Amino acid sequence: MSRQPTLKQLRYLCAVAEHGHFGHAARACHVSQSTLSAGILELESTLGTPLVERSHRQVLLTTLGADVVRRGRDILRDVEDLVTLCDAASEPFAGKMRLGVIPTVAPFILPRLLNRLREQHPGFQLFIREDLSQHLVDALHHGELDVLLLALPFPADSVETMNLFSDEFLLASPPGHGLAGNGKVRTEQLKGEGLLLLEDGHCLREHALEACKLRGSDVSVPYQATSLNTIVQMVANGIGITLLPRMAVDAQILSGTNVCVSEFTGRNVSRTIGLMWRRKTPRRAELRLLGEFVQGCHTE
Amino acid sequence: MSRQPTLKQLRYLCAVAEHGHFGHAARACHVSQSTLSAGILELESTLGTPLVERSHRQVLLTTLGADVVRRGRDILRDVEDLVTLCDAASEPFAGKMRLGVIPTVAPFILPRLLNRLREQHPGFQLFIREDLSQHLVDALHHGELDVLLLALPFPADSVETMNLFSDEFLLASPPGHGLAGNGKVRTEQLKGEGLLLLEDGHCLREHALEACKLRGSDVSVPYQATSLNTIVQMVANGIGITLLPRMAVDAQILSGTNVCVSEFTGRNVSRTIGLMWRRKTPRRAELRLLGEFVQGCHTE
DNA sequence: TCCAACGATCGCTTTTGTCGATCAAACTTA
DNA sequence: TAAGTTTGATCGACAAAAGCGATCGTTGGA
Repeated sequence: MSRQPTLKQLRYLCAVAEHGHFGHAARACHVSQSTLSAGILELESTLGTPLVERSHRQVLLTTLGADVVRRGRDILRDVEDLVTLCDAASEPFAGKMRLGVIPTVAPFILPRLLNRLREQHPGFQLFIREDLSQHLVDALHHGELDVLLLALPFPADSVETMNLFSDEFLLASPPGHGLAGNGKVRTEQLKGEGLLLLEDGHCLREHALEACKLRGSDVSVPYQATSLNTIVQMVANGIGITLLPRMAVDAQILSGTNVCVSEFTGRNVSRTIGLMWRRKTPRRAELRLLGEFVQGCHTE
Repeated sequence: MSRQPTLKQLRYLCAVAEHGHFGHAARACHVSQSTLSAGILELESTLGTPLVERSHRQVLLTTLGADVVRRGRDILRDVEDLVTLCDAASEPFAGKMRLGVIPTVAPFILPRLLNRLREQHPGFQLFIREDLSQHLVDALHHGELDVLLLALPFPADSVETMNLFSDEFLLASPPGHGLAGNGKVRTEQLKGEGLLLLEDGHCLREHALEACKLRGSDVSVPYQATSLNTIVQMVANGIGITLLPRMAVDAQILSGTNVCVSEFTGRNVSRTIGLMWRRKTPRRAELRLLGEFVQGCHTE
């Protein structure tokens, strides 16, 4: 296999095309005339064809040379673009980022988050994937995602996490229910009450159980409940009670229903929302900034 | 100004992206692992941003790194294309060529020439410009054209010419004219006959006069005759007589008219058709082949 | 006929590229 | 827990190249 032309040689050739004069082209490239001359010669040797027609009054391009210059200019511009891209991307919130979010968080924080990002960092492109925690962690490890927004803790190797805020669990019950509307509730009262939770795989299920010191046998799993909205509809229809994260209630998940909510008393009954990224990511600084940004979206 | 990335570095990066492993990528690039590693490192330094996330089980690309790979692949492909272009163009009749032709030759030889070229050298792109000899010579010197097909001799510096064939002048006269239809004619008989020729600037005018040993004062210049077809119409209408190159007559320029043609006797009354190119053109061999090709078109 | 302009070439120095060997970190295995 | 593997980074030495100033050869012009 023969040698490939180099970008430097293409730059030399384009300079010659522009100036029509080896000496001037050399000055424009900040090299000596001999260097540029040798570069052009080597390029011609590499391509196996003359590109420049040397005469003493003027330097003309071969037909083919003109074609090479045309393509060469495009190539050099593409390389410039590539450098520019990297320059722009090296500052935070300026490039692309792929974020994975769990379904029990996404609908309640993404609208505000994306709006604010668009306002404050217009150059930032955030791609979203919504999936179960385990799928997100797998994707993170495969390099398909850069960062996850999920409920912690969640077991994963070779990652770092950043706790953002605590998200309290509230009890949601139909109006006539014994636990409804009586001020604060203790978690012990939930036993035997037919608690409705999301199907297996949703971390909210495990986190809610753990926060309330319950076991799976205390829960009646509803048929194919894949979203909190479905569960709310079931509660509104008197099928049972459930635990809702405060961010869902704050995001008006109960609007249009008559479902009652009660806070828990005593212990801290909540899950923790945080970010997770690969331990070796080169964007840790930027990711921490993103974490602070999400915090700002939640508290304000 | 900072350093620019090199094609080699982009190749290394793309190989790493493909293999997900420095060692395998190095083998694919036929370099040692240390060389490839250093290349990637330098590219990252040049671009001022990490592109590859190194862990011991797998090598992942940064989001930005994936973008760079995507653009890098395009750039490398463009360079490959450029090389391919030159490879294809280095063999004769395979690239582009710009040919200038004078108006008194173009209509009579180009149809056949272009047809045969298209048949026998499908990859050959011949661009045509039709203009007066002097304009063509200027364009040749400016590098706008690669070769001219014209009547020789024509004064020009720093050029080489190649005679292709001789093109006889024939006398064209209206049916009732005294010189018409009487076999061969002598050039001396033309004096005072009101010879119609193209306007000034057409070399056919000078060549015809010279071939017949006439002077400009022997000719009545018709009003705005810019093509031989116009002249033929004037002859057909009895306005005068003219000299036509045989190639025009052979190309049926007289079809549909009642104009008579006579050959000249005695001396050689003709012009010479040939090619002209810049003395320093790098395509001389190909141009000579083109000349032979044109000869073939004319004689067969 | 000499001169000026221009690109090619030469000899030399500096820089860069490359390699093998080795290091350091992180998993794996015993 | 400790040795062993794997992997990318680093080091030292050498070779290749890139680059420069000086000079040459050619070509037009004065």
